[in-house]
Amino acid sequence: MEGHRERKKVRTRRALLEAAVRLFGEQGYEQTTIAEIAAAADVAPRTFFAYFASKEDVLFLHAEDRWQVMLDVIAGRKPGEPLGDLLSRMFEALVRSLAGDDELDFALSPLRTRLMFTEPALRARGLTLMLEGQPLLAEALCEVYPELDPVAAGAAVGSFMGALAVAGLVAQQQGGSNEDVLASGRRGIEIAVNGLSSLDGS
Amino acid sequence: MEGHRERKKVRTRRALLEAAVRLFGEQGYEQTTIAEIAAAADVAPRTFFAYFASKEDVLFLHAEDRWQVMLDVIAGRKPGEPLGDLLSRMFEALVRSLAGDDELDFALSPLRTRLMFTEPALRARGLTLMLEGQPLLAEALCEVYPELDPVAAGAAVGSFMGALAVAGLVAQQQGGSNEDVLASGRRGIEIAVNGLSSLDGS
DNA sequence: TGCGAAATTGCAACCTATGCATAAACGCAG
DNA sequence: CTGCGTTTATGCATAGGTTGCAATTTCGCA
Repeated sequence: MEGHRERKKVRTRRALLEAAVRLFGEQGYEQTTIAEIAAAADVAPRTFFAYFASKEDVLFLHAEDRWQVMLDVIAGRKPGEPLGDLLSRMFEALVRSLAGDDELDFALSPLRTRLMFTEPALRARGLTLMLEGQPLLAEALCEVYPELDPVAAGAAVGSFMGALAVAGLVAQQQGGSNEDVLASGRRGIEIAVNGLSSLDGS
Repeated sequence: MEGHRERKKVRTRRALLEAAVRLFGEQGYEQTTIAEIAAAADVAPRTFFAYFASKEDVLFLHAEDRWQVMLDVIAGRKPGEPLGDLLSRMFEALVRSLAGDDELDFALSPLRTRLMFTEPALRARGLTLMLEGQPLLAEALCEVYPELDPVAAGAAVGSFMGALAVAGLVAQQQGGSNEDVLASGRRGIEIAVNGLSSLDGS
């Protein structure tokens, strides 16, 4: 990791990232071209693709890390811990990990969230990442809950994430603050855990 | 709707659709270019965009119809019908509507499903449509279940759709047939309705 | 038959993305 | 400190999706 070479790579990556984040925030995602980002980072346009596979990738750098955080929580299931408790813990760990990033990542997160609500391309990408990670969580669940078959585990993960996402989405569409969205996500989780039938008599 | 002009438009649209479906099936989605589709339909490449906003759009023609089917079921809630029953009916109505299309649409549906599992661009588009429709369902649910607030309705819809989708996805990844995927989707629904906590003691 | 609207088309341009070859930068051994 | 091999950066060319604009054709209707 030391060596002039490695440090320069890190610096270039960061320069591209900072330039992209700044320009996306200033003038929007679609309006910002790869050429502009490269110019702002003082590299050739072609070089951008040596660091990021696509324009969208800039905003979804740490997706795998997020999944890893969740996988770790699942792997650390406490003996006899109910599924709902484990998944709630998983969500809280995810929120914590989002808040614990360094400054640049920290700036990235709200920007990404904001752009995902407005830029179709980014929403699509985010959804894809979200879907593709869920079978991994399901597999991990099967490991620690031997009584679960893969389909049931998938349903559990999907129900959990879906409730979380759409509850948050609705809250956001109603003009809620970030805290409102978060709180709504928690409510969604609760509903998924208790089951939709629990909504009937309330 | 009569008139030479209108009939020709319909015929051209259909020619483009048939050409696209055939070529997508024969040589894959990415490998098929707009130019090829237009050539097969005997129109200029530029004309393609007079009928479809994008290449992906060819495969997602009736998305709004599907949502309408589901909205209709929700609007027709039977007095006192539990939420879970209603949503299950909604799912079955959706499956029926997919099977009840004319031949071309009928050919479209399995192709779209297959391609959505292999072509990232199409998966992304399908997910976007799926997400965007869910607040509509949630809103409709609020109408017929006055005790539901918007966030709870969103959570219900998200939990339902998420469980359905991921259970089906897992089944598909395990090499299941279309019937297996469908059956797994139903199981996912059941799990969402009963709640994740119901999975603990089973 | 001829006018006006709508559809089709060709053309140019922009952007993302990729492959390939070359040049530059770098670390290391001699 | 100097040359060598490897990485890294870059330039060039190209493919393909998408849009805007203007010209042209087609069609309905008076």
